[in-house]
Amino acid sequence: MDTQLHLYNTLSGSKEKFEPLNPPFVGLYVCGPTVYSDVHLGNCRTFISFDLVNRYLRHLGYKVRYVRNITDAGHLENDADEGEDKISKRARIEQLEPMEIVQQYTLDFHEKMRVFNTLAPDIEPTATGHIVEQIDIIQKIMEAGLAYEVNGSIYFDVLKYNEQERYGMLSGRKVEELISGTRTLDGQDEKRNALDFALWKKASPSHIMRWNSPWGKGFPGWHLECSVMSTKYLGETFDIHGGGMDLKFPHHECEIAQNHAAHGTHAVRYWLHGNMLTFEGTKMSKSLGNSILPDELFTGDHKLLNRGFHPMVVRFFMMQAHYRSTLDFSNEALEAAEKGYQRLMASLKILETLPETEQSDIDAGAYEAKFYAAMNDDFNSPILISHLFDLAKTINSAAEGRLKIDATTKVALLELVESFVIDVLGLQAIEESGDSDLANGLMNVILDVRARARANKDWSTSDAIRDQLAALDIVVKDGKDGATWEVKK
RNA sequence: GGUCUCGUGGCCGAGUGGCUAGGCAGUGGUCUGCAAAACCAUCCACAGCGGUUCGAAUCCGCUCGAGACCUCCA
Repeated sequence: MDTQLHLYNTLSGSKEKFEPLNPPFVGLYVCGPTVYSDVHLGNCRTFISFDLVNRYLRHLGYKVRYVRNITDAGHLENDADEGEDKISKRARIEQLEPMEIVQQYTLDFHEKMRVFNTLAPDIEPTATGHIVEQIDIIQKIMEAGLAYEVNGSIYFDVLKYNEQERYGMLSGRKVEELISGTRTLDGQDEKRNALDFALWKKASPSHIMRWNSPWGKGFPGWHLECSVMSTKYLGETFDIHGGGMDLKFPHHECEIAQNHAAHGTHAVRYWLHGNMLTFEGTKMSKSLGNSILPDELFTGDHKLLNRGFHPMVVRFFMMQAHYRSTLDFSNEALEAAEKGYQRLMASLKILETLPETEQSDIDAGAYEAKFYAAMNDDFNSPILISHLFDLAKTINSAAEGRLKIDATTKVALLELVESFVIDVLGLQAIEESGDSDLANGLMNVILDVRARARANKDWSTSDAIRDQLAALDIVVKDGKDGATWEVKK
């Protein structure tokens, strides 16, 4: 069996065989959220994508150390000196301590990640918890002669760095082209070059998030924390760094430059980038005003939504697209995903109850090979899911007696489903909502009365029961073994 | 303007030189007192125009269209 994972490395622009630095250990770093407001669905997609990566690496037996940061130090709103820290701006608006904002949205972020059934990172470091380390790396970069101080702020010298190492190696940019494309902004005169980026910014009197440093009171630059925290916990060279496509430039490019300037090495061996969630073809983002919050999606309380969708349906919807492709969001697409998901999960559940026979028409090993082939090809979850639908069809055929399955095959398939659906894709059966013991008991009584009426061919009574329940949004489903019910959404 | 990516059937979305992607919808059927549900089967495609090739949706060129990054962004 081929259990050799290949993944697409942005650095090389091609699929590469994955070989960890120190097997069986794997270091995985993912850029986390800035906790100054609610995470929207687009943000969630990236974390769900890398949850798949994390889960599959673990499934393959790797000992993963998954680090995902919380950006709580705030970023500048723009590149000008007058720029304002997002978190402190929000804090002023809401009349709260900055760390209150951070706490509130961090807790909310954790809750959303839990609802989407993502595994928690092994380490979740915060930028504010690593100010000392950030000051430390700035000093290293200055010692290397690749940063300079102006008025209590420190800037990275991109042109000088570019003489030793190519700045733009990840995103395919050329410094000359970047210079020609740079707009001149007011208040940038501190920098020697427009491409230079801040490692440390002097705090203006009104700036409320501030720390002491050798250069006075200030706060760390936007790209520094990831360089610091990834290498602190995973080593100066580590395996995988992930993040959204929109972080490729300049954020990840700057990370590379900072690490190389400080340590003389390229820290990351495999760069992985997840693609954007779009709405009507356009990137979902807060600034464009087309973002949807997870809660809005669950409840359907949003002008773009016809109704709500369960978090597991949303996760399944995302898993049906490859992580490197954009995924277009729409009511129709979600409804399609919901139906498919319910059908798939229902079939997989039937597997447990299939009667066993002496021989088997089903080859569990063939499914296993296909499942691994799909996931080993750069985490191709859509292909995996298509194979799962094939399996579902096979299970249904067996349930109707058209195919035979023996005990060994059944156990093997149950294990496969457990591994790939539950562990790797992270999908769970949707718990029936609102079906308390009382409701179940009442419905059993009602359906029993209806069954008697039907047995007596008393169609007017049975149909009246059905219609009246329908008026209460309860759908009765007649099956071979009696009727079941569910609450219509 | 620069750099890059992409254009697949009604919708979402894989694939990538010759072999069915898959899901949803549609259509036909099984089941059912009827309906729904469920299950089975099945139609519909590779933006356009050239080129390479025995053969291209897949490679190359051009045209048109869309998007991302270049400013905080997952």
